[in-house]
Amino acid sequence: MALGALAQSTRLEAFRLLAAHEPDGLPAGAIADALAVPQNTMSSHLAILARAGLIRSRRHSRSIVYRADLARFQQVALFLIKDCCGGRPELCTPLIADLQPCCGPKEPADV
Amino acid sequence: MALGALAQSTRLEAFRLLAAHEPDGLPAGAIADALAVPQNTMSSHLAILARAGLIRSRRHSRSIVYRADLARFQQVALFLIKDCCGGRPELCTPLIADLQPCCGPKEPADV
DNA sequence: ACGATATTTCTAGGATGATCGAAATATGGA
DNA sequence: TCCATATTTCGATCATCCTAGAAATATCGT
Repeated sequence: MALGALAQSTRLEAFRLLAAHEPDGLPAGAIADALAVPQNTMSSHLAILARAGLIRSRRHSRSIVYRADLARFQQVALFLIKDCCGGRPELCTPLIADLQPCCGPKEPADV
Repeated sequence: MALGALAQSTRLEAFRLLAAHEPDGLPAGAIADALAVPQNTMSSHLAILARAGLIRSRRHSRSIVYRADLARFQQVALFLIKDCCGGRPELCTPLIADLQPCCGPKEPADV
């Protein structure tokens, strides 16, 4: 399950890091370095995230550069929300309202 | 972690069931029955969901009625989305767009 | 007080997961 | 070809999780 892939602190942080580094991506070693985790340990986590479809890898000479698949992430988040709100718009509406200040297309609405 | 509580099929289904039965809730036995899981097994899962703050329980004579805490769920979903989209509105905007048809405050917008 | 119902807690076995040292694989430069 | 770099795969250990049988707790009706 894709949710399970994100339900682990090291992996969630790795995904966050990759999301923040879109669209350039980050090589495996840099990720392990940034999170202070051994490379082989991080490699396992990256493999799990990749198997869940949340990240992709492409070789770039000696390094393997990972990138977050944001479309897939949106899909997972949507599944979670829609699945749990099933048929009850009034339960999800405040969620959208809270999302607007962060990601709204128009007004920044800070403070 | 609250995400971990939902990253398990039986628990996710239990939460879905409770969300669908808002605001009445459902007694523990009915949940176990609906998902074809032994009562003690379900009890463990419910305890985990409760510890994560995603559900609440109240005794109702002989039964213990569980209810989904939708505010908490919204909080978790928001955390996940905001955390991963950190500072990148353009990544979350399509998420809102996809959410509108399901939970939009105004137009039903079906088909 | 007693028995029946509803649920939890205790306990344990089996499965899965996280971590990491060591070895293996792939790439590029001399 | 040989060595250095970057990453993965293998193997093992330790912890955690899922599951469910059995016993314990709480509530109600009589």
